[in-house]
Amino acid sequence: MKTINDVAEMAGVSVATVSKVFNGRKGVSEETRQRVIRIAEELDYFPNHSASQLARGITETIGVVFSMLESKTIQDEYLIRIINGIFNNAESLGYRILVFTTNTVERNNQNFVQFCRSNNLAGLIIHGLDQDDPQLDKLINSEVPCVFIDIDLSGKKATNISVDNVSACIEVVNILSGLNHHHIAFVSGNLHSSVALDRLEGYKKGMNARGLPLHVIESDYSKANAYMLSKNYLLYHPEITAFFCASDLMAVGVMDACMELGYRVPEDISIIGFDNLSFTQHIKPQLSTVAQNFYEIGNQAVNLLVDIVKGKKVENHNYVPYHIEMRQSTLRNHRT
Amino acid sequence: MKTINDVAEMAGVSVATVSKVFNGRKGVSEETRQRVIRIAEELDYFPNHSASQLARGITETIGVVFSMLESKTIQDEYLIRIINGIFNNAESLGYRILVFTTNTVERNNQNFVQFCRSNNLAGLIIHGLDQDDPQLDKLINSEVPCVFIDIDLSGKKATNISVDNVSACIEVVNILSGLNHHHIAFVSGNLHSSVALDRLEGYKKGMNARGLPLHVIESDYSKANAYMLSKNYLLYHPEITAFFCASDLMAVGVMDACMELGYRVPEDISIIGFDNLSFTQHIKPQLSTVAQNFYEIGNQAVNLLVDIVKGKKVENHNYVPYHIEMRQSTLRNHRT
DNA sequence: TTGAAAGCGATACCAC
DNA sequence: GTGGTATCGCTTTCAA
Repeated sequence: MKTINDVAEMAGVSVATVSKVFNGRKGVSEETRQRVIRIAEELDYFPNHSASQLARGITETIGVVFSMLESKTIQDEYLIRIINGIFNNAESLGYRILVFTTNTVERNNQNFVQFCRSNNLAGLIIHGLDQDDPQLDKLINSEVPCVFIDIDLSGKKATNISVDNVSACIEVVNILSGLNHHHIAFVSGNLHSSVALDRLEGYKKGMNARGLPLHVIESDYSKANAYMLSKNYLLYHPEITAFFCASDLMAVGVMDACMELGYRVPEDISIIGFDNLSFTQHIKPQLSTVAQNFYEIGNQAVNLLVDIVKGKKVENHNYVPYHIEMRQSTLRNHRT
Repeated sequence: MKTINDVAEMAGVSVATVSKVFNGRKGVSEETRQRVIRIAEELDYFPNHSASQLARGITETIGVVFSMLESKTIQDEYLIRIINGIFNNAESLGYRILVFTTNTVERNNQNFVQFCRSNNLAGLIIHGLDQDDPQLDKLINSEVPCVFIDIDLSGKKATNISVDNVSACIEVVNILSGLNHHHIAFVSGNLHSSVALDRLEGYKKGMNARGLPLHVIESDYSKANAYMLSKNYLLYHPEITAFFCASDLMAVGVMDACMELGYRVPEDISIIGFDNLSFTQHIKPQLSTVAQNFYEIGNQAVNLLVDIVKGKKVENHNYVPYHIEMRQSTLRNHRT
């Protein structure tokens, strides 16, 4: 394992010069530059990351905290798509990615702030924690740059990013309403997260704006509960002609429920989900859904974080575009 | 930002002592231990990771290389499940996870070996690279500990882990054959990876062992191609009563093809997939499939890597259990 | 049990 | 342009 000293010695220059070369600093003649580079190559030398990090005090490592990773049964593809977005952008900006869960932090009896410092992180991207997690309080009041994904929190060095859930849901209601649906039921996720709340709010706003009656079914993102609750609701509310579900998974449950009660989808009942997970294209009928651009969320999260790190001012809320993917599970309503 | 010096000073001891306390070394009186800990807490001190890494030369960071992350369109949930497994185990063993793609390495004009060194990595877990990637050659002959997932490579400090694809496929054939299927077609993935090759081999072995005729359809893991190729094959080979697909996604394509040709699944034709992605439970009929335990693969990969790091001898091939999930897409054959 | 001091490898200021 | 050197924060050896 060669060090900067070896290179300096071999090249007949000082370590200072070698350092300059490797950091693209000027003040080195082209001739010595070339020589240093050649020698370094010969010696198979590469700078030691820890050392340089220590020396300059700053760092180009981003910590990514995904609370979901604690569970042993993640199945959600969207996480990998967010990571994918984070990763690609971070890489092109020259940042490295260190992955954590809240466990990592807690097991060291640290809080996020301490953790960040002791790991020399430039900042944090956080996903999946509850809005009211006490951990987050200290964080948003600290000097640690951080970006929340799908968590409605911000602070002087903290901001958040997500799809504009409210708008998306209003738009869905409008579309459904435009398809002559008046009794549109909304199947919500569990209402602990801002995301679930926002979607419900969007639905309500949309319905109210059109003077349509509210049908809210409070579920919990699970297929099983969406199935049961919607089935039950439908039994007592045969006037429902459309279900708008806060997740694709629940939409499948609802679809099962409808079919089991003898309704045809989409002829009798329309269904629309949220997320556009890839399986929505594999089921029959193919599910209409709100397409979140998870990749873009991850991608932008990095941009925001880097902006914060560099002292730029960023918005308190940041939205990534969505689009509504109309597929086979929605149709114009003909019931009266 | 407090340092070890601040703590030492405040506690009236030397930095050496503080260091010992924080590293659980003995040779410190219980009294001073307590005092140091108390002071550290008061000062909100936590050791600087870079510094300690530099000082001791070694590291407890594992590099995870997922070539897939380069693409912008990952949708596969299995990746996150592998990461999940890696992550949870790494965390409980006190390792950190740094994520990379081959891009990261190349953009620095480095090879894996250099990269590992300059980042002070304990070792590498690698997934998704082609068997014959020239990068890997240097790696398996180096001193860098590494574990390959689904790549059939090993070396003095390198090993691999996967499901036993050959056995799994033989077993599937046996099951299908036991259900009175004799004309079983196999839809392969593209045959560049050892995984695809192994699955094909298992199919062939299984069929040969029972004296059954081979029906191989060489596809590429995509739904579209599986659909087209199987449809075409079925047109000319109406004797086929079962399709065994090397991935769940292809199985969906095949299912579409069958239905479009007027066959019922599973009454006329049985279909079985591979991977047990979660959507297989949402389609109708629910897809029978070989369930890979992705979480366990990631989990074991870490165990293996740590064993290698610690100098323990490990097997050249390591297998994680699979099981065959029989659902609605398979049935006993009654055609003659 | 404690601590002085020599690193670990790289950076950056400042003098030449 | 070049290089000497203090410094970053921590570990570890060895003497006291």
